[in-house]
Amino acid sequence: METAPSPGGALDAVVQDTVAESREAGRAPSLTERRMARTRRQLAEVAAQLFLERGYEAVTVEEIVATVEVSPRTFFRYFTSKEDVLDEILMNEAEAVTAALRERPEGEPILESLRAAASSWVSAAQRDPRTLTLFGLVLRTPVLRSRWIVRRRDCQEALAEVLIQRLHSEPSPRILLLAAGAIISGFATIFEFWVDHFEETETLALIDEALDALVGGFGLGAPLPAISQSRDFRP
Amino acid sequence: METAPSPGGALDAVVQDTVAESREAGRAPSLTERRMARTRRQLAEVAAQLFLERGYEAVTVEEIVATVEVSPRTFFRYFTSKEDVLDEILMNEAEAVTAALRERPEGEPILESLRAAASSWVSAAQRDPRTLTLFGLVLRTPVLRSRWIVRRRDCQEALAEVLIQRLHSEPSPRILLLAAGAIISGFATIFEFWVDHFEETETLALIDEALDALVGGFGLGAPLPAISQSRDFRP
DNA sequence: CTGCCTTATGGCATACTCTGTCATACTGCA
DNA sequence: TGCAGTATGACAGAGTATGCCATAAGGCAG
Repeated sequence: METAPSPGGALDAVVQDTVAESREAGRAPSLTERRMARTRRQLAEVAAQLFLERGYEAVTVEEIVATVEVSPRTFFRYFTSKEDVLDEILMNEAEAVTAALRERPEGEPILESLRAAASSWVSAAQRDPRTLTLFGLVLRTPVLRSRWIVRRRDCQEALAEVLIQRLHSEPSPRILLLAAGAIISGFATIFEFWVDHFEETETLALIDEALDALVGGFGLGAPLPAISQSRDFRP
Repeated sequence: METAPSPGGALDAVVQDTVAESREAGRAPSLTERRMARTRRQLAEVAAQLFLERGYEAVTVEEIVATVEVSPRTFFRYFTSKEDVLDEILMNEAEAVTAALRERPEGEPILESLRAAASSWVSAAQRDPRTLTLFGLVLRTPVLRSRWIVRRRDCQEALAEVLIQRLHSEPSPRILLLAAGAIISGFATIFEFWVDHFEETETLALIDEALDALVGGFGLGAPLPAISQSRDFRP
């Protein structure tokens, strides 16, 4: 086929599922498995390409499969829906921060880990403009945007897991789930800003600012009367 | 028709759009306008009822319109999509906190306003079990759930607006947007927990806990090295 | 190398959501 | 009462998604 040279970006990850099938079994991937992986990758690549060219809604599944020369029925065997064809890309990015976080040394202060993980991911993503462009499309397309936002929720739970493990539930798991939500929400808000404005230095500064606010509270005023004695906080 | 006696809950709000049409013009609602409002309300009610009975996916638009005795085409004139038929309910609940917040006195500390608004809304919702049941369905149905999560994002922006007005941008608007995200994320996380577990007192306690964490930071450890001098924070 | 068996694929039928278009019947208003 | 505006219905059609069966291709044992 060779419809488009593989840019080597986030799209490559779409082959993993199929290849993993035989990797788990300890065998080398067979011809069939490699063909399926190729088909899957081609579908995802062509879809992303066409979406970028003409917009998500304007591209039909039929057009995608015509380029790759498989039947529409096959498309829906690889992907549960049309939106799903971009899902792995979203998933990869959404989990990138969590993954980077897991790789930080165990003893490091958690906030330093967060900052490091976030900025390493920002730098990586900045070097892969295609993915950022794709995210711009995702954020502008209602159906895709809602999927992305849902991923945030998944990411919140994953991050909460990491926090619980790292902090040995010194703050309660419940609070850590809330904290994870706040962190993810912050990163996502910044990310959406970033996709539009595209400036690495400013993005990193925003992340620092967000983490700063997270530690010091958001400066929203005095603590609540009923609980004011539980924290020492000076204006 | 009289398919179901109106429970007087959140569903009543669905008539507002149509009635508002003539209310804006200063006239009493005409026969046509009232009929349209009735149809709209019936569609939303019947849809919610059927969804609760058999699940969202298992109910077709055709079944909904058959009960109300209108054509499928009419359904899509009132609602842009099948999901949309529940949207106003979601919207109402999502905006309830923001609305309650706006009604708090101007001078009150913002966190006290937040707490009061949240708990008044919790009490109100607790007295309307039908809406809570419906939300249970929404959270269990992927398509609806993603819509609900997207509403959260809208709510974040609305809340940020309120915060900016109330605090006269003493923390920067950017930080307030992040803060709003953290608050909404926290409320939403608690809300999802609440829909499953259904206990008013515990929910209120969680809200206090969340707001407490928001003020005092999440206790995640020491501030970041680079920015530690910007806040006075004692462990 | 051959033949069986598993399985990926294609093609067909079908359900369902959603949209455009036009004719019609009804309401609102003069 | 009659005209105009419009809400509705009926129809056609596109697009997404799924079930089913036949087929062809690859994998594997002999």
